[in-house]
Order: sequence, then C-alpha cells, then structure tokens
Amino acid sequence: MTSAPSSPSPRPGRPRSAEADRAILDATRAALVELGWSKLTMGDVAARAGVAKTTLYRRWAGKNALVVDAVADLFDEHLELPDLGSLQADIEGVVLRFAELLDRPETKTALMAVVAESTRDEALRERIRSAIVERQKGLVLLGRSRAQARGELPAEESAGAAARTADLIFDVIAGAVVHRTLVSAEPVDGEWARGFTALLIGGLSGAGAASPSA
Amino acid sequence: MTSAPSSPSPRPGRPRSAEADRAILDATRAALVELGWSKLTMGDVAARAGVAKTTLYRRWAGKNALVVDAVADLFDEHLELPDLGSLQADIEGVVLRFAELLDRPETKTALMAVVAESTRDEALRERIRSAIVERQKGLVLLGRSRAQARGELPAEESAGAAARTADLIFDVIAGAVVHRTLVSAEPVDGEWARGFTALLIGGLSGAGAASPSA
Amino acid sequence: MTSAPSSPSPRPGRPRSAEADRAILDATRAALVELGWSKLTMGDVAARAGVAKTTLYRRWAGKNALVVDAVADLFDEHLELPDLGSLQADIEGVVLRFAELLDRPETKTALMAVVAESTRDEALRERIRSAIVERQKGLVLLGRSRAQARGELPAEESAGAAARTADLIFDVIAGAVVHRTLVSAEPVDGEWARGFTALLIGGLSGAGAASPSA
Amino acid sequence: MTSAPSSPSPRPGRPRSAEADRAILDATRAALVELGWSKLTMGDVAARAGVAKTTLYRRWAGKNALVVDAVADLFDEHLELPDLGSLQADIEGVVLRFAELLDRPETKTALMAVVAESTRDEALRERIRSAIVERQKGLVLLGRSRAQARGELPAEESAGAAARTADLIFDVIAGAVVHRTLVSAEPVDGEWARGFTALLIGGLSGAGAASPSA
DNA sequence: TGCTAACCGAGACGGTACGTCTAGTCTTCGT
DNA sequence: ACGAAGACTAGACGTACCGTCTCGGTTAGCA
Repeated sequence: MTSAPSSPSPRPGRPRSAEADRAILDATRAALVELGWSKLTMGDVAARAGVAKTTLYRRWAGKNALVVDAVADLFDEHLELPDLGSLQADIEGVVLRFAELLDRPETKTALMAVVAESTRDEALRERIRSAIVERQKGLVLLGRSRAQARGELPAEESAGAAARTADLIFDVIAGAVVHRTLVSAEPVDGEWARGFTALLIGGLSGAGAASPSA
Repeated sequence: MTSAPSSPSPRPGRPRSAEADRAILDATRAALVELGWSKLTMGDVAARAGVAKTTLYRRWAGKNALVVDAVADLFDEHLELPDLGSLQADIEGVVLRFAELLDRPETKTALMAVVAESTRDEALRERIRSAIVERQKGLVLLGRSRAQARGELPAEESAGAAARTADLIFDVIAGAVVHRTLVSAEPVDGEWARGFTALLIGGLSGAGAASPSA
Repeated sequence: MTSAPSSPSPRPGRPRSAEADRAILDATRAALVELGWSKLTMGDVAARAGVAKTTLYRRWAGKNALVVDAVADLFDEHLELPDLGSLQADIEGVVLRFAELLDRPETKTALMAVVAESTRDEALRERIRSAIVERQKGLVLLGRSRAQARGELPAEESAGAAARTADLIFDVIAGAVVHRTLVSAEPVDGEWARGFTALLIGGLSGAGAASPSA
Repeated sequence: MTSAPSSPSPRPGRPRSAEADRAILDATRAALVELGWSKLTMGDVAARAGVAKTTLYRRWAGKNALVVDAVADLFDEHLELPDLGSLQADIEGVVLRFAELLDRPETKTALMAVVAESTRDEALRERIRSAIVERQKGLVLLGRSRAQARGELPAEESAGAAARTADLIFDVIAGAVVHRTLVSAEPVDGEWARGFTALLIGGLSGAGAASPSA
C-alpha cells in the first residue's frame, strides 16, 4: 500500500506511525462523507486506511475521539480571521466561513454527534473544547480587540466583564450559525449574514447593553 | 403523532393500546436519563415499558423517531410564554425556561443526537421540525406581536421581512441557549439571560438592524 | 378427524364452517409444495385459505397436527391394494404406489418432519399412528391373507407370531421404500421394486425363517 | 469436515480454536438430548459451549449443518463391524448396534429432522450422504465380502449388479431399523434382530433373488 | 322477533429466536 | 516492538413467527 521507505532503520519500529495517522484521519473524513456518523464503523475506517483495527485502537480510544480529531483538522485549516477593515465585515466573514465549514457533509454529520456524546463523557467534552471550541473563541477575542483598536467598540470595564462578554458573543455567533444550518436547515447566505451581523452590532454598540451591572 | 385521527371509522382488528404508547414514551425518557442516548437500546425501552419489542417497531421506525416523540412531549409540557409585562421579561423568561428544559438529562443527551442523525434523514428532520421546532418558533411570533402591541417594537414593513426576522431571532435565541448549554457547557443563569436579552433587544431596536434592505 | 360426530346434540351457536376446513387443508398442502415443512407458517396457511389465524388454532393444536391431517388425506386417497393375482405383483404394486406417494413434494417434506417431531410428542405419535401407520399396516395384513388363500404363504402358527411377522414385514417394506426415497435419494422404479420384492418373497418363503422359535 | 486441510501455508491471522469446535459439538449433542431438535436454538448451543453466536455461524451455515456434524461424530464412534464369525451374527450385530445408536435421544430426535430438511436443501443432502450414509454403506460392502470369503454368499456376476444389490441391502437394513425405531416406535431387541436377519438371509440366499436380470 | 352463544375476519399483543453487525480484545505470524 | 490479518466475546439490531387476545360483526338455534 505504501512505498517501502529506503531508510535503513536497523530496528523495526514505527516508520508507519505518521503516515498511518494521516491515512486514518483521511479515511475517517471520507467515511463521514459517504456514510455519516451513525453508519461509520471502525472496521470500515481501518479497511479504507489499509490498516488493522488494532492500530486504530492503539491510537484512539474509540469512534468519538477519532472523529473529533478528524474534524478538528478541518477547523485548523479553515478557521482564520483576515482583517477585512471593519467590525461588520469581520463578523460577516467569519459567519460565512463558519457556515461553509458546517455545510460540509463531514462536519455537518459529525459535529452534533460528538457534542451529543460529550454530554455523557467528560474527557470527550474536554477534547472538543481544546480541539475546536477554544480556537473558535480565539477569533472572537481577536475580532473584538481589532474593533476596539479601530474605535468601533469601547474598551471593557474589567477583565471579568470582558471574558463574560466574549463568551456571550461566541455563543451567540456560533449558536446562531449552527442552529440555522442544522436545526432550521436553512442556508446561511450573504443576506442572512448581513441581517445577523446588523443585529449583533446593534446589540453590542447599544447603550452599554453588553455589560450588565449585576 | 402516530395515528391519523381523521378517519372516523374504526379499523378492524384489535385497536392499539393507548396505555402502551404512554408507557413506552415514559420508559424512553427514563432510559435517556439513566443511560443517555448512545447506551439506550430498543430492547431496554421495551423491557422497561413492559412491552414487546415488536410493539415499539410497529409504532416507531427506530430509536431516532422514538426519542424525538419522547422529548417532544417535554417541549409540549414545558414551553409556554406567560405575559410578563415587558419584552425584556418575556425574553428572559423564555430563555430561562428553555435552558431549564435543555438542562434536563433526557433532553441534554437526546436533542443534539437526533439533530445529528437528521442531517442524513429527511423524514427525521421533518419530524423534528413539526414536533419541536415549529412550536418553539411560535413563541417568537407571539412574543413579538405582544411587544408590538405594547409599542416596544415597530411593526414590520412586509410579511416577508417579518418572517425572515422571526426566523433570525429564533435561530439567535435557540442557538445561543443551546450552544451555551451543550457546547460551552456553562450554565444559563439569570445573569447570562439578562446579558443576552440586553444584547438582543439592543439589536432589535437598533438602527434598522431588523430589516436589511437587500 | 377433528370433530366428534357421534354427539347428536348440536352445540348452540354458530357451527364451524366445513368449507374452511377444506380450504385450510388444501392451503396446507399447497404451502408444503411451495415452501416445504420448515418454511411453512401458520400465518401463511391462514392467508392462503382466506381465513384468520384464530380459526386454524381453534381446530388444530399447531403446525404438526395440521400437517399430519393434511397428508393423511393423501394416504386415504392413494393407498389401496388392488388384487393383482399374485403375491409378487401385490407387493410390487404397493411398493410402487407408496413410492409414488412419497415422491410427491408435500409428503416428501412433511412426513419425516412430523415423525421427527413425534419423537418428543406422544400425542403426535399417536395421531400419526392412527391416521397413517395403521392404515398402511392393514395393507400388509390384507396382502398376506390373500397370499395364504392362494397358497403362496403358509398359515401362521400362532396369533402372536402372525402379528410379529406382520409388523416385521411392514417395517421392512415401508422402511426400505422410505430410506431409498428420502435418505439414499434414489428413485424407486420398476427394477428396484422387482429386486426388492424378490428379496422379500425369498425371505418369507425360505425355511420358516420368518418365525423364530424364541 | 469444516476446513480444507490441503493448504500447507497457514493462513494469516489468528487460527480458529479447535477447542471451540469440540465444545460446540458437545454442547449441540447435550442440547439435543435435553431439548430435542425443534427446541434447540443456536443461542442456547452457543451459551452451553461458552462461545459467541458469531463463532457458530462462522463455522456452520445453520442449525441443520451443525446437527449433521454433531451426530456424524456419533456414527464415527459407534459404527463398526467386528467379525462375529458368520453372516447371521454380523448382520444381527450391526442391526443391534445401529438400533442402539438410533435409540439415543440425540440421534432419535435429530436424524429424521435433518433428513426432512434435506428434501429441500441439496447441500445438506450431500453433507448427510458424505458424513453419515456412505460410512454406513461401507459396512454393507465389508460384511458381504466377508460372507463371500466364508462361502456364505456367492460372488456377484458383475460390478453393476454388485453395487445395485449392495444399495438394496443397505436400504433394507437401515430402512427397517429406522422405521421400526422411529415410526413404529417399537424396540429393536434380539428377537426382532433374529427375525429380521433370518428374513434377509433367506432372501439373499434364495433363488436368484439378489440379481434381477432386468 | 329477539336473545344468546359460538363462530368469523382482522390485527395488535407479549414472547422468543433468528441471522447479521459492530465494538473492542486477543492471538498468530511476518518484518 | 510493531503491524496485518482475522478469530474471539459480548450484545444490540430489526425481522419473522408463534400462539393469545381483543375488537366489531355474522350466523345459527331457541324462545
């Protein structure tokens, strides 16, 4: 399946390791596209990757962990925040990028499934948080600091309020896009993104609303 | 939900046991609480309900459809919108009620799972929409018309814009609460609800935010 | 076969449909031909006969009893012993008739199956004996008395010996034909029947062999 | 019986457990004794053998094939033909041994059942023939050659006649014993064996009985 | 003519077994 | 020491029949 490496390593160890990892994650994504989460099986992934099931279980604890890693790769590649010059453009941009990512069949079917599983599995929840959620949240922080630098948003009163507001904004953006895409099953297009962004900016800039005194 | 009540002529043969339906849905909820979505099995539900597996499959196509009906009942019971006197109070109320519902173990574990499955199953998606989503969306419409009657919100310019805005608001509210609860795994308490509501009302009453011309 | 016709008092209520009985037995034979014993189901027989399953169970205890009655009818129709003028011709005739009956798909598949079941079911064994076996054994007795009348066979020494010999001959004839047809799966044709009959008559007429002193 | 031992190269992967095979066949026989053919289930056999159902189905196509192999073992162990010095003694001996085998609960309940199934299943018929029937037929050939060596029976005129006669004798012996035991449900004791043997030897040594010219 | 009892169809019911599938582990050989 | 191959235990899957039951409705004989 894989070319025999010419490296004359004297001890047979793990020349496959890195290559196998990639093949497995690729196979996982391909299987997600074709079969969806619930029909995806470890045996099928192993066969696609040209790898024994043993090898999968040696590296991942199970289906959940494997899929999290497989889709996390996608988030790494596709989530970034180019500076588009204004807060509105930045938000619209990230909304559209995120929606595009969610619309891929491999993420669409996998993301909610692992979230569902994570309600019963603390380790999985932590893995999702570190592999996916925190990276997204970073975008919110980055966007806000840019907007504050541009003068579009006021500085926060305190570090605690800043964190709370960032969490709120993150949940609103990610939640709205996910809900629109997966639950309402309607497309997130330019029009929707503009409407949503207008609503959000209106809320953020309005009357100090985002920092409740309590 | 299962039968077509329009037919006035009773079909021949032994009628289905209404008691079994109730027992099955109760058992499903109990099993969700104890086992969670992924460990729930049809055989276990049947055993808890004191019913044969055949009876389950005669009424529901599978685990997905069964669980949708089981949690839909909870939405029926717990989702309502008492008039609290102001738009802010109404929104905070519905947010807290919805969060409370999502925090129940049976919904927490089941909701994202069936949504995930629905990405591959059109019939299931439709079932979720009619059994759960549309009822929630009704609350948004009700709340808005109350607010308009109170003068807190302006009337919509057109029916199309009204529907688009309602969908947007619905996705924002439901998405934010779901994301906060299940993905961020943080509590939706009074403070968060106030912050979120302030953000939303700010956006709604802000400069033309709710009606993008495009 | 099923009813007790001796009772002169007609029971109150609607009498059982005689037509249903016939339709059920016909349907059973047809199902045996098409499906064989193991694939035959009560529900299928009921559907073919245009009758509810309840009606079957009201008349027969189960699949075994039903099939015994269905094939017993065939034995009634096809087992007789026309006087062909000599012992040899009589035996060859009955062998060929019995073989022909066994070669029908409905008997071939059903007979051994009910015999197998009867090893664990005394009531079924009795039903087979009275409905099938005893009638066949009658043919042996009839054939022997004819042969004795013709002078082809000597009279028996005692009633006990007579009964024992008749049983032996019956088991030899029926057993050989059944074994040839179902186990060896070879045809019982005229040649085989002649060879078998010669063997049997040789044994019967030879040196008082059929009546061991013990 | 299950494997093709011709391949000298050991297939890759974990080899099948020989112990499991033995445990399964033992469990099958035990279940036949306790439950009989019709109540025997694959799941029960698996549980008795301490084996997963999958393992059964990996080796045998179903209940029929499994039971054939299980009873074939008994035939291997218990069917042999010690030289008792005379044709009569040899036949009586084999009749009694065969009857004893048939009287065991595991064979009594299973043999007719698989024969019945074999009327609809060519592969099963072939399996029964090779695993059981041919071995029995070998005994007939052996007994005849011994008798011919002793001068008790004449040599055959042709190979074809020899084969035909052997088949006939086999069907007569096996058929009579089976019919006596399972259909007539009467014991095969020494007296019956003597009577039957006398009948058979009389027929064999009688006037040209064994070689019909046609 | 109406009563009553047993019949009939249809089909839902609690059970049990089926044969398949997947998870995750274990064993063997080859490199 | 690792990897592929594949057998292993365990257990859920969804289906098929079993034999029973509950319906509404029918068909006799008796009053």
